Amino acid sequence: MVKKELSETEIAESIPDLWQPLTDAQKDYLAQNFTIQKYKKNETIYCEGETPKHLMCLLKGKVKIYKDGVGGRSQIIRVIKDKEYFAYRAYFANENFVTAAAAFEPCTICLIPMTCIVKLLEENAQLGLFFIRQLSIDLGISDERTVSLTQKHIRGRLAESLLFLKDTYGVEEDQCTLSIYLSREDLANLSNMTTSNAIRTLSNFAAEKLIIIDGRKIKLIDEEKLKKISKIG
Amino acid sequence: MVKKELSETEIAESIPDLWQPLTDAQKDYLAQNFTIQKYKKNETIYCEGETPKHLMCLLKGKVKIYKDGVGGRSQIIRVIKDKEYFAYRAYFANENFVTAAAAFEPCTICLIPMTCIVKLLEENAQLGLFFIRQLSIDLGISDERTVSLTQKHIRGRLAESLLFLKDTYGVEEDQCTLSIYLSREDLANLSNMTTSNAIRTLSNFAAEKLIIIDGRKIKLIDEEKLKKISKIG
DNA sequence: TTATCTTTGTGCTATATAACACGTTTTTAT
DNA sequence: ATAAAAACGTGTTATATAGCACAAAGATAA
Repeated sequence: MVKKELSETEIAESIPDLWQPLTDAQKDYLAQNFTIQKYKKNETIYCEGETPKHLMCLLKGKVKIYKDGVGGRSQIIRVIKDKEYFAYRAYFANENFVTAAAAFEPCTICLIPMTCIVKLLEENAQLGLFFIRQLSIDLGISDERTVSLTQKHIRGRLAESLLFLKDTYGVEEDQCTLSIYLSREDLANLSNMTTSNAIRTLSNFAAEKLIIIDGRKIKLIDEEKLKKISKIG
Repeated sequence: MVKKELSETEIAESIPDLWQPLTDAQKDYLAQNFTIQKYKKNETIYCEGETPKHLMCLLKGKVKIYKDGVGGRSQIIRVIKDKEYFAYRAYFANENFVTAAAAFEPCTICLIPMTCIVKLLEENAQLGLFFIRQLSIDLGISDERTVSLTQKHIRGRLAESLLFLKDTYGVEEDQCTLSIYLSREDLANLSNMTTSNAIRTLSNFAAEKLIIIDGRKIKLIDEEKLKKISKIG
């Protein structure tokens, strides 16, 4: 565990959503319980079944939250981008983790003990509203996702994933190359399909000039068409 | 809109989770904003796309939350039993409803304006923790469900639904007849399959003596076996 | 009661997608 | 630099499940 001393200003900039509603005393308290940890590419951050202990905020990097299902098939449930909070749901629900988390790329994460968060929550209603909002948004996404993954066809699911990756992690300077370079397997696990089918469907999209593939680099060329494919099924 | 005057004691018994953390002044305030509404069997409670205005608490009856997907296929996202709260997520997320709700059977529902709930939340941190807990539990369920519905096979999904219905709505005096009588179509929509396949698989379960079917009445005979089927896939 | 509509049940066919096998390319490690 | 291991790509086959058609039973309405 790498522990790094940050000034309060640096902390404030790292976790504005959490910081902003706090009183000065609460800020001090939080600063004292704030630690930083780094993870290597592909490193596991937490596993299914573990007991949650910390709220995490991704300061830098990209993280996947996933679940290993029947027959070794893994399903990516959601992805985290920088400045996003995660790992707190299970603690609030008084459960062990039902998902696992791993780093897509090298990550810097800040950890705050959940006991500390709960203490702050008990005395700061605005902070509570932040978590309520966040959980509500995530629950809506999860519900939508359930229907997408079960009802859309392969092409629709993959198109949706590509658009989702653009929305989440953005694009490079050319405005169309996805900023995240995923393996075909991860792309498949995100879209609920086998790796072969992810590869095949990706090739089809390329043949149809909807995207350009260069290894793991994916350029979205015809976003309108992709949206249509995602929507129809 | 049927409005019914209830004493504070009656209200307190109807919505204990919400009531209990409040101060006396807050209780008064809530009581003044508390209305009751009845819905007939199969009546729609809210539709996808509508703007959420009220927190709802199901006092009596059974409710389904569902989503109409591609090609008229409906997916039941979750079900509500009495004393459960619903319809608040979208408001907190500042969205319109992404799901719809309808009554499985005649329902009595209490409505509280969300503006009123937010006001209480701003001054009562304990109430915030209640919603955080509830949303956290629901998000975990939704994530689990995504994987079940996408990865399990038909038999596994149906077995899971039957066990889930027992858990949620319970059984009659004989300890094995499900207390909820669903149409084959609703059962299919809950389990992500076509109506024909729900009928067929249900018949198979009956032939294997795992359940006994008598119209819409379903008796769970071999729960252990059903659990195994649900787990394996 | 009769007629109409909905739900249930069953068989057959079509098809989307998984599963497998195998070769090639790229990455990682020694 | 070389070997070993992942990741990628493609063709073929197998199969779970959807889709459809139609009959029977039950519910609802006139």
